[in-house]
Amino acid sequence: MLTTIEHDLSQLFGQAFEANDLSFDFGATVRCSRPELGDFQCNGAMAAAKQGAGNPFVTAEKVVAALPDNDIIKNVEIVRPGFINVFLHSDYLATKLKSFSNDHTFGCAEDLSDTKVMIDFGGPNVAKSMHVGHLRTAIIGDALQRIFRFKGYNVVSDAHLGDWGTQMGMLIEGLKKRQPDLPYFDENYTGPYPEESPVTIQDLETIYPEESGLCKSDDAAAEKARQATLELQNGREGYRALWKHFVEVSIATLKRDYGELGVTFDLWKGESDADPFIPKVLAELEEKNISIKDQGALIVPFLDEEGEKLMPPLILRKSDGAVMYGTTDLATLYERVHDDKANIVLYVVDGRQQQHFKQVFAAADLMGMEQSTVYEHTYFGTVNGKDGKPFKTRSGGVMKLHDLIQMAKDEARKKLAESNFGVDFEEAEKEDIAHKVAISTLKFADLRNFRIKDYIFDLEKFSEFEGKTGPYLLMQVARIKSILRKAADINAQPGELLPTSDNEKALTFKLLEFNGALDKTIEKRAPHFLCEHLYNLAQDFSSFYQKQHILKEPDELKRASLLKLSSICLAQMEIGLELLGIETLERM
RNA sequence: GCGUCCGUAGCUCAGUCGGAUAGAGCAACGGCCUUCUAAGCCGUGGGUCGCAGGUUCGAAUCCUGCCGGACGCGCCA
Repeated sequence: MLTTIEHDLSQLFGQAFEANDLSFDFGATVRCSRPELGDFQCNGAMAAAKQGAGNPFVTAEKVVAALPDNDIIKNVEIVRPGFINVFLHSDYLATKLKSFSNDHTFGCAEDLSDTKVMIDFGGPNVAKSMHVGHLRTAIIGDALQRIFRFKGYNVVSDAHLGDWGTQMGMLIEGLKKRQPDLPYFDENYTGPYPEESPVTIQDLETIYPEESGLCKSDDAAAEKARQATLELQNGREGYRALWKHFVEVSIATLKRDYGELGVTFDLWKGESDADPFIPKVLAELEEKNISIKDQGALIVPFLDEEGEKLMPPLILRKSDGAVMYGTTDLATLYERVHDDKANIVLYVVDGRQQQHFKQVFAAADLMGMEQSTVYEHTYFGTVNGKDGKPFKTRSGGVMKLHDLIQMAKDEARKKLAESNFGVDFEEAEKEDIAHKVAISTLKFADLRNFRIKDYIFDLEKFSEFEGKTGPYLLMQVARIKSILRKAADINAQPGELLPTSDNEKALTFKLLEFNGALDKTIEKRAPHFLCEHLYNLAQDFSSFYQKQHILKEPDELKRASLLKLSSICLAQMEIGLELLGIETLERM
């Protein structure tokens, strides 16, 4: 991994602090909050004063005097009460940028293959096609898996389907009512069962909401669904065979929906895959006196030293004997820790389930499961409509993901038609553009907000295509590509970077901040830091090329340098967008 | 009642392991296309950082209390 300017400067200042018998850590140096005052700033003298080092201005003078010889710093200024402002050599900047741009990961990648990161995308449910509620987990989870992988981690993503809960019993009972003669329901039938699924995804999508609604109002129906769920979990053959069809039919549809979004998984496991681990986990919990029987259910209580309840218990087995999603989650975690040997497990799941994960993790801690594994709930907020309530269709129903993408595409087509640039494009290219623009609209609008906060989904606004949007970023990429194509037409190639001029300074600094933005994104598991960086980068490129006409630059060496800077910017934009799961375009 | 999260410009949001004059986008206003894609760039106006205390040379950021909002709270997921 290449070192950043911040790192290099922090080292120099750290040594200077140490030479004054102060902590190396005071050397931390960052970009100047006010660029007119300097390129970088070190505030360590003031931090040291806080800890009794005396007058910060005096400390700053001593530190500056103790700076090791180097070819990075041109000069420094000390400002009261103790800011140290640093100015850099312009050829150092160019050299630094050159070394980063020569690396295909922009100097970000490290060998972290020993660290296994499992990312759980908070399971789409069997029998339900994807709707807007699945948008965030897919978009954020996918961005995180791309980013962690790029950094060098050993990443395994899992769809973790919701395929083992009460909704399965509802589907079984629902189908039994409609087609009671199917062999799956005959307890005397010995098989084999038909290979062809008795239901389509449309059937499941009809049955599920009807049964779910029924179970809310009809206790007898709910009881039957619970019973069917228990029998399924206990291994009743006909139900298992039928369940397999439900899952296969659903996965086929989910793969289509995720494919449209450009989201992939390494594993298509589900809650049911935790089933073999449940007996072992339950036995261990019992052995260690962690679980108890309470009101007919098997639970894990959470109490403090005084015996006060810290939070509601985790229910392992309902009084009817069936397991719940807390049980499968705990068993899945057990598998990930013991069998998969994961070092980090991230659950990219809605923030409304914070308590649930606290319970599961607390139970795991009581078991002593964690060992060296870090597990955390990487939660996110709700997608709301303009009214501030969870996003719905105009008629108040659930917005399907497929329909949402179509709507975004319609907006993209409209905009494309309005611009007079793409009039002569082939129909197929127009469609490709519409699709990629639509996906960039949806993904960037989601990712640009800090994940833990709710955000207001306003497709009309996102589709304005002005300002901080995905399409704007695609546009900048297309522009740079266009310039490079035109340069090639007149036989002008990118060449050596010359020392950074004033007009290139902001762009160069921004390009060198990529690593920091990526690391921050990983540290906080929050892609909006990368979004922010890419947007600022695009803006800085716009400013740069507005002020300086690249192709008309008469000095060939200078022009080659400008083209080089442009191509580096392009490369970083494309890498960054790919990490967000956004595909770029040649022209638009 | 208990718990978690949030409150920053008219609107949508960044910034929160304390740092200099709190930033973007949209909306408003004013410039810039015979010139590399104007889905753009440059500029102007707009803020008691929910409120009140406290810690500090320095607080949107840390601590306490309050107000307002969202969400969750044993047999759904």
